[in-house]
Amino acid sequence: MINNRKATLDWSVMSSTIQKRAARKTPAERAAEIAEAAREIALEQGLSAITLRNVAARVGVASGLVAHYQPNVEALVAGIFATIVAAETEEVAGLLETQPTPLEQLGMLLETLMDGSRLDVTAIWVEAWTLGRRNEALAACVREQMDAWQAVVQRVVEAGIDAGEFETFDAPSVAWQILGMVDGLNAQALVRWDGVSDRGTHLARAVEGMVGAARGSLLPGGAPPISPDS
Amino acid sequence: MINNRKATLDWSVMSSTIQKRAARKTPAERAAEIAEAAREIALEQGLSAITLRNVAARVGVASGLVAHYQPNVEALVAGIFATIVAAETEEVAGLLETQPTPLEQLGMLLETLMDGSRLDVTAIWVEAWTLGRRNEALAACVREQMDAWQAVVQRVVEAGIDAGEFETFDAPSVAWQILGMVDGLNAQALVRWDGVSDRGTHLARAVEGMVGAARGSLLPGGAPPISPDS
DNA sequence: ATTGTTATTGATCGCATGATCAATAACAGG
DNA sequence: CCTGTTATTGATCATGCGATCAATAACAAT
Repeated sequence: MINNRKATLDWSVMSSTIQKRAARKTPAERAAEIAEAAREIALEQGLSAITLRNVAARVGVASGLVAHYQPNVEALVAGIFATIVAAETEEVAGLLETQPTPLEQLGMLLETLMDGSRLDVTAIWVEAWTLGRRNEALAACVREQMDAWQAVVQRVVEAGIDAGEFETFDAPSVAWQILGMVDGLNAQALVRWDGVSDRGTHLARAVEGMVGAARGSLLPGGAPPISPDS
Repeated sequence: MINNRKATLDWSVMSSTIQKRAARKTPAERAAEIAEAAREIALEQGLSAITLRNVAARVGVASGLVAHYQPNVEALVAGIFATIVAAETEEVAGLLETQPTPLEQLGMLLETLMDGSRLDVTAIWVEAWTLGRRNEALAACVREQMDAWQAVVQRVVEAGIDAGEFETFDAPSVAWQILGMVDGLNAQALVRWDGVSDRGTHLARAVEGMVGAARGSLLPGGAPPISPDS
């Protein structure tokens, strides 16, 4: 317990790559840095890798500082989840506006969500479903973001009904159903992306059946699933 | 470091509800006890609640003993996952043999899987998908059990094709697809079980579209989704 | 130059985890 | 009644976590 003084280093001689102390920044700036670091960690290693020490290390800062900018880690995790997922929702919703008809919008929705380019976000969703059991703030964010997604899909379905392209009542339920299917298939792809050919095509057939659209009207590029002419 | 002898209690006087030492048992017996305790913990609190001390406490045993019966905790978790999920697969597969035709088998499959009575197992699945990222043994079990499930579904689909009830090629992909849809919808119900009415019915319509069965041929009890005569 | 504010540090606490292992005691076979 | 086997204990180690807070130092205002 005696003589635990630290060895003193002459920092003025050290190379410029090592900083003794992080530069002092605006709270807004620092908060943004921390959020960005946490976002990257979540996408690369999962939400549970968001740790005071982990985030601090990536920012290049003491762990206490990260804690200083958040009430607690649970809130940080919940916030980062919302950031990541909301960005995806808005991005895809924007993409849909590109398409003229609801039919083509729904087709693009399925195509975009199933192209495998967003598996990192899928992993976040799956982890959030589990973590939400013990992180109430996160659970609330999950429900909120699910609702946002459902609203986007429901809008497309309703537009299709109005346009006479779809034949179904209960657009809300159909929207939930489509989302659930997409999530499940993507979660599956997380573990096992082989074994299923034409993921998008099969899903399109399923959605057509549910939505009351004609066979092959979604994803016209895909081959009809009946004849074995692969 | 001196005089750390424990206070000695006269256990012969203590009430019978407190045992000084767990009864000595056969390795097979003890291993079974440990497995059962771990299974219960997993179903009640999740796979990540499977802990040396947690399991030991439930069995009424020292934590070291649990460790003694397993190479490491990762293996225990993987094994318990396989136990739980395999039991469900076999149970449902047995149920299907009750039904005479593939159409009715598929209907019962959807009905059984979507009745909400297996949400605890669904939670295990979802957690395993995430935990598999850092537990290679668990990841292997997950893939194995997914294959087992897919084989069950594929068998039904192929039987339906042979019987002329279904019109689709590529039974393996369709089986994967059905599984993914069911998993996704159940995972959704884990967080949010409201908002969707007729989960089973909508799913049935979707599967009909994918499998090429006539509208309403699956789940004949359900109302057709077109006319708003709810 | 002096002062006040506050961003930042780094050490520390309490807790939980998996793993390890010498010591103990229950039981079986002689 | 002994003796060897081994199921079982309980303490210990190293690690990582969130949280807390006095001390420090950088900056702005005076």
